[in-house]
Amino acid sequence: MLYRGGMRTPNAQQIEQITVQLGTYGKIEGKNVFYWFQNHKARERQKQKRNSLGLSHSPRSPPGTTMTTITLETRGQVEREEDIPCKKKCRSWTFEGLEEEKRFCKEEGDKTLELFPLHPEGR
Amino acid sequence: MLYRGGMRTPNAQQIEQITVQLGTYGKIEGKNVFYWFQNHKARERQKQKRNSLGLSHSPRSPPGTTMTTITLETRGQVEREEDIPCKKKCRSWTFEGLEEEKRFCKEEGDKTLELFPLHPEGR
DNA sequence: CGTCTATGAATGAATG
DNA sequence: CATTCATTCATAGACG
Repeated sequence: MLYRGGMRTPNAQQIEQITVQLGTYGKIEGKNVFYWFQNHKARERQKQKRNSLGLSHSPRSPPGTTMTTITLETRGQVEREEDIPCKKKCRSWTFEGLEEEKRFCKEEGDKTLELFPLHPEGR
Repeated sequence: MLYRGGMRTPNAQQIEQITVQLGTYGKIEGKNVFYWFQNHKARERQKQKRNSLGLSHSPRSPPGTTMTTITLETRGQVEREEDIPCKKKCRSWTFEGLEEEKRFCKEEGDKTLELFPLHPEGR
């Protein structure tokens, strides 16, 4: 209900509240509520994405395309590296150059991370 | 192991070192190690926070509470009624036998990462 | 029974 | 460091 009402990422407070409410029906923990929301948002997006991507061209069986082998679509382990529209790509991350890459370093010692070039791909 | 030993935020140097070590088992980059530590520390904290929020006051439903609206079915599994653009195949379910809630998660033999199992109840 | 789907859980990655 | 997103894994239950 709350989800439908627009709640997508409840904060700790809200989660706790919800958890208590649900608690009247059985054992439940905050993490469950947390996961529930996480998963729902994710899957909503996922489904939407998947659906949209299929509206580009022929719905099924690409013309002449060797749609080969990969028929097991269902969440089954097989990953093909090509054609994935927006695959994550790494940063520049080289820890190798840490001898001098530190020039961005702020006063705080342990930043090891955010001192690397920003870059591509926003979700 | 190192984490358990107290290491929480390794510096670039340490990360590099660890990375090399792990490298003998497969491809791995410094950022992976970095993220690993970040995430672990974060989740440890997160969990604690979420779980804590409920320990302050009446953990159970106060007497005569308006347990309001939320209509879930069988206790245990959190399930909301028809909603979200998903749920296309909603079957008609009748209340069948209930079952004691009992979830099981398999234990990864050589993970060394299960240090902060989110699971509270004994498995 | 084997398969498929919905879902909870877990964790890697990335950004603010 | 906190938050959020994406992906993956495991499993229960519906179905043929």
